Amino acid sequence: MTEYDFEEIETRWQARWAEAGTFEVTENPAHPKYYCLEMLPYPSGDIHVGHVRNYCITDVVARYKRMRGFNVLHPIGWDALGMPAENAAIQRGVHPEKWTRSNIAGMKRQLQRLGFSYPWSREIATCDPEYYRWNQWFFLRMLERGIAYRAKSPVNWCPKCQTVLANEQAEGGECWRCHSTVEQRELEQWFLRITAYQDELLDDMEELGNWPERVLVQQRNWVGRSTGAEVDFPVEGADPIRVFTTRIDTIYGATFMVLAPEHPRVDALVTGIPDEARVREAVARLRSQDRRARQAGQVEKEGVFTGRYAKNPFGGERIPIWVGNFVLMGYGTGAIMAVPGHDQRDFEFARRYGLDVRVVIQPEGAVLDGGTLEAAHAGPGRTVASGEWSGLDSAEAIARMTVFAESKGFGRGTVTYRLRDWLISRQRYWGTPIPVVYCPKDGLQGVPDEKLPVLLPKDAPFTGEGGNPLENVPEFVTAKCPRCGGAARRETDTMDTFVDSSWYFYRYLSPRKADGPFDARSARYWFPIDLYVGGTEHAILHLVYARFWTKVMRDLGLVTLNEPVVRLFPQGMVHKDGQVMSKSRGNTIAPDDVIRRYGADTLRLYILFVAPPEDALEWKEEGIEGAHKFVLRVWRLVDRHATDFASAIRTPIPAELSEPARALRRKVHQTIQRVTSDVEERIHLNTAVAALMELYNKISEVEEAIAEGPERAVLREAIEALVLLMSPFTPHASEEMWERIGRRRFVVDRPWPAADAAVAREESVELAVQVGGKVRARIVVPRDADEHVVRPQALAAVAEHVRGKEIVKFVVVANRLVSVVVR
RNA sequence: GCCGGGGUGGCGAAACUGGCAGACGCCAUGGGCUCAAAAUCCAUUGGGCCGCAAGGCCCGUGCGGGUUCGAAUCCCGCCCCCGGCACCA
Repeated sequence: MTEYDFEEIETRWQARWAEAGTFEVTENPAHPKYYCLEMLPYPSGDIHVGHVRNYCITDVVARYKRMRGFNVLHPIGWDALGMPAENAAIQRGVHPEKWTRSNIAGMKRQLQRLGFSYPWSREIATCDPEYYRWNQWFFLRMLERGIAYRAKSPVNWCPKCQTVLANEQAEGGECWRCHSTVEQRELEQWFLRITAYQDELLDDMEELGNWPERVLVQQRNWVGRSTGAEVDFPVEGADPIRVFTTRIDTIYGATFMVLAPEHPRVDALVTGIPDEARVREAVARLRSQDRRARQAGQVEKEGVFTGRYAKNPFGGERIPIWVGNFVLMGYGTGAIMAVPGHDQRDFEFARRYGLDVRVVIQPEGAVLDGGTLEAAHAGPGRTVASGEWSGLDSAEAIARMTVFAESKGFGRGTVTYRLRDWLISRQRYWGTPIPVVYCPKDGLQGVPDEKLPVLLPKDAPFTGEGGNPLENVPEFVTAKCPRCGGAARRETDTMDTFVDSSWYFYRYLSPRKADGPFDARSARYWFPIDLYVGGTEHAILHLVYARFWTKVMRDLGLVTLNEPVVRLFPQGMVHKDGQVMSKSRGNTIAPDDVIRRYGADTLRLYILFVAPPEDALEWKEEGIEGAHKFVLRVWRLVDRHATDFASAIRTPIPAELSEPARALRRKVHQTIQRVTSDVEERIHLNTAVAALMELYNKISEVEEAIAEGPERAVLREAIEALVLLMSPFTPHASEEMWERIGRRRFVVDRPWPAADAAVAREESVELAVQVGGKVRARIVVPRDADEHVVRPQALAAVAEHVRGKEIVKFVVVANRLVSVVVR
């Protein structure tokens, strides 16, 4: 027997594919295209089995589509800017670029060893100046259009590290690196106006029919569109205060008003009231409460009466104005009308401070009373005690009262969103420099296109203290004003790395293009992306940013698409010891060891077989032997027939076949159907692998019976089909086996086997016969036999169970079962 | 609290639109080959019971109800797990 030397076989075929440029593609209008994309990895140091899983899924689909005649683009690159590289510089004195490049080299070797079908000539790294110059170019276009802007905003600031931190880097209110308590600071920062697209981000979801609903739901919540009304409440002795409410129908139940402690009117309102000092102190205390805890509702509701009163614009009633910690300045208008009878938060606040609770909405079939209410009734009902608006259904009341407020000029229907503009400033070295300079004379100036890229200086002091290293590189900071030519200061903020990943999939189309971010004609050919596979954890951030970016590109006239991705497939995460596998958790498993012991084909097969691709997967190696044994078994099967198949001429399949030969052909064509639909429709690669195993089992069952004589052609058909069907999963072994049975040319260039539906169809079927819902017998009948044929046979088979009983009903489910109902 | 997804053998999992629950694989047990072991091949493998045997019976998809000739699948009410969002007015 020829030994299965996977190491030798795999590296040899990898070299042959590379030599032949097998996976290099160009636009070819003669073939339908398929853009198969995976989320590019951050070069943290090692490919781990979480990456492997992601890339195995796309590789199987890419190879399958290729065999189906598609021109397949399946590229890879590196999300190469970001904090870990800079931290390595701080902690170990390695330059971020050096660290990153060496990680990329190592991870690239790992990916190549797995045999993924990448066109390596299209590889990109976002830390390459020829990549990030286009980040800068996009930024300038956005600056011109007012999409990019500078504004003050409260941000997480670490006093020890002297830098702004992203939210996820300040978890629990502590700096992730030095564990100092993070402060809230008002700082001037760069933003992208994603809120200009908030409605489109929601409405264009109609084009995303092939995205999982749960991702769309998450995005919908993230945008958080909420329809309601703004209402101005007149204030005694001051200008009116505007509130936002989704429930204007409850306005007669408003017994007080609450302002956020940060509300700009608070200061003026409390000026001059009798116990001003005490109230100011209370407000200051509320303001200093931990913002995060306040937002999360983990702080008990607290407030203070301002001593001032407002007037309900509907009922005219006088209501006290409070300041409360549960009202947030970042949402709506930062002020609410409090309706304790119909809002749980207002209710809790009212009970604590003994404020009036009034019922103005009565639910169906109940009579609520404000004095005895134990919780707010937040649901719908009929308006009561609401003056001329009483007796209306909630929805109708909302509509009519909004119109009334508008007609009187004290309110209007409005929509609020939870989505905030995207803060892209980072006080970090290893990111894309924001291409602007500040001139004392001309102010903020964008760097002219022809001066791009604004390069990161090679050397900077990586001390981890004293803020952004770029600020301490005088040659970088010193700039010339593009307008007046005078001395100017260069912006030292760099961009959030989510910018890089928002459009990288366009760069793959023309990765070396020097006069633009990508080639528009290539984009017309390849876009939209047909399949995008990546971790569920990116359901919002990355995927919202990417959608936003494409819309901006469309408005810049660069593309004609609304949405870049037709089908999204979020693959389940790989866990280890109950936790998501990731470098930052330090629980990664690299594929190298498994490859050394079993080879890449076994690893690929195993990782796809062990669970459905969308499910979370706990990494264990217990079943890996099974996958390896399967490859070995097929290897030996091929080995037994290789010489013969390679030398003998191909004989046609005889017209008359024995039952075992017919059964095998049936199985072959059923397997083709099954694997095709599992890969194509549901991407259920685990059941596709199971089907391949079943086919092998069937072949080995009848192998001896048909190994000699003319029926050998059936065996040959079966083995060839098996090798071809396996090839997206175990490409190297398949190439090798294909060659050994005397077939020329790459398996990857072969057409996918075609299923013959007539052959696949069963000739006769076994039906279960139920009596009273229990299976009592089995009968064999011709396929699609109707009741005429089935009934006598079925009744004979269950004679002792129906004897002496009346047959009430006789159900035949074709090719499945028979159900006899007796009395 | 709200929104998603899910609970099926010792384990990973199958079961397309209500139609034979447990495909496929792991583990385990028994057997063949071997001086022996590894590898490999064959058989058994949800639980319980009856039978010398061929074979047969009962129970079983988180829990409790329901619809149906028939429910892992549909409906109602619970319990638990995972993911996301969260004083969002």
